[in-house]
Amino acid sequence: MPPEFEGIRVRMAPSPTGPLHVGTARTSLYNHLLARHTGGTYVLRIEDTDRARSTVEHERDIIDNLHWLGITWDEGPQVAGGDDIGPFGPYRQSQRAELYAAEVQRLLDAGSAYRCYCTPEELEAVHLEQEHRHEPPRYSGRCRDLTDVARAELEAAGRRAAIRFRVPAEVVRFSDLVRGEVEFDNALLGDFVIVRADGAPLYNFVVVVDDAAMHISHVIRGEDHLSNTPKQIAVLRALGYREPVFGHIPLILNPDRSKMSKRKSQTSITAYREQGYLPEAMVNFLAFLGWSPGTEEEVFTLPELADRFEIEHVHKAGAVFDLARLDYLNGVYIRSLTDEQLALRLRPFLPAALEDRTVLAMAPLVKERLVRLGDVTGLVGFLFESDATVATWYEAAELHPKGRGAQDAEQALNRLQAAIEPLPDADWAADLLETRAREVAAEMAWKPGDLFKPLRVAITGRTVSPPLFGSMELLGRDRCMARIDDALRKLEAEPVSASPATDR
RNA sequence: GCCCCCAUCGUCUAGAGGCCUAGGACGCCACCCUUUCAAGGUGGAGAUCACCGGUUCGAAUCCGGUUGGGGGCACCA
Repeated sequence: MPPEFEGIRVRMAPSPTGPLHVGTARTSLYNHLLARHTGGTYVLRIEDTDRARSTVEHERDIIDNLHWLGITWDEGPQVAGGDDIGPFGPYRQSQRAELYAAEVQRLLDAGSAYRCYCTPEELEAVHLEQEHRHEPPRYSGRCRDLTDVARAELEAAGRRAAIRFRVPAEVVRFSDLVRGEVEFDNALLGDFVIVRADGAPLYNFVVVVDDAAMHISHVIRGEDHLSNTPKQIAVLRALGYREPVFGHIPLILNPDRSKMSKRKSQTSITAYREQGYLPEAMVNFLAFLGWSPGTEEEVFTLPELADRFEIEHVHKAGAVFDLARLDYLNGVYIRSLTDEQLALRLRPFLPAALEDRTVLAMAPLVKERLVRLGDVTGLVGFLFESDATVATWYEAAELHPKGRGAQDAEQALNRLQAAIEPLPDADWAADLLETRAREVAAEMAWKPGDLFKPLRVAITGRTVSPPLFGSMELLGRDRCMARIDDALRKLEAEPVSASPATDR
């Protein structure tokens, strides 16, 4: 089947040596967008050749989070343990050993690869020497042209061989989708190892074999792979494969403009997910790290992105991961949710004991105040914490109305209490409560805000809260009255010396 | 050290030779709205387009160099 009849085939090749990384997610997203935009095929391949560092937990995390982001693929490993999906499986490198062995043999037979008996210690010594002489660190070529006799001796001595690729000394040029014409002089490269002495095939070899076997037409990956490309082109030529189109997208950066790392930034998608970032916001944000539609629009759903995405419009320079901007976008997406949708998304962040109807009722109160879903507990903690706990959240002085003292606070609470206490449960609603409270304010000739403050602190335990009367409606009559009593008691216990000016 | 890549407000970016006295967004500041906080509205500060030299009637846009930054140089991926 000639590749030209298959359309664009792209792949994502995560390595399960850690949880899904922000950079991997973005690369994955760009590949997905390219496939969807062009009606091509998207392949997921798990690069688990590093058996020491790969774990099933990480693979699980990667796949779960890709799903969470809404990134779908057409071919890939079967997650639930059944068969792989697609005609070019298996899609885990750990299951493709046979192919690798066959291709290594072809390279060996053609003289494009050879056995190397140098030990890691010997190699290390050479590198040190090269460093001293300010020479580029590369393989010396000691085993490059071993005679059969020499080889036999080394093997008799019990030496295990790694297999090195014989790099042709030539200039390699390719046209990069985002960077244009790029050229490297492979004469500067040393012969690199493609199969370790323990028999494990290595990255720069297996990617090439798999990309060819899976008919990958476009290799879109991070810029950190740019310098691997000439090596891979050399291997692919030796194997007689068709050359894919390469595209190296810019890196995502730490605030100091170095490559985004765990050390300096939050890099795992799971961590953002757990804080309550929406996948829609994350996808939108990630897409704009290195790309823009060329217009001033900036809020896009995944299908809209796929519709607009052009790989040619991807930037060359790296982009700093700006958390403030992610926060903003997350707020935009949260506000665009209906109350029902928001309640559903909030559910996992709230105590199970909280009733669904309460969660739904609180949605409009918190919607425009949430940056992350996880912030909800800080906003409505007063609803599910006990009256006693809430009372510990504030000092008596915080009950004082602006510019006033304890006596005023007490008076305010007493009058408010008298005004709302007679309300039956059936009338315990935000609008009525507000009407009563405003009447009290008018009677006392206070600004409403000054009067509401002690009440807010008494009810929610904080000086900053969701809308007061809606909060009271949610809390219910009995608990509100109890909390006003608690506040009054706190005022009584307060040392008289407390100054009215301390409440700012 | 060697190789490669990159360079527009603090950040993400628009910009494909004249539409640019460089536009938008985030962030920041002020004001308005307002029961707090948000959200929203209005306005503002913020970039001699890294620098130097070409090409051109004309350059943020093209070319060269410099500087700065980044990435890569494994029996990791």
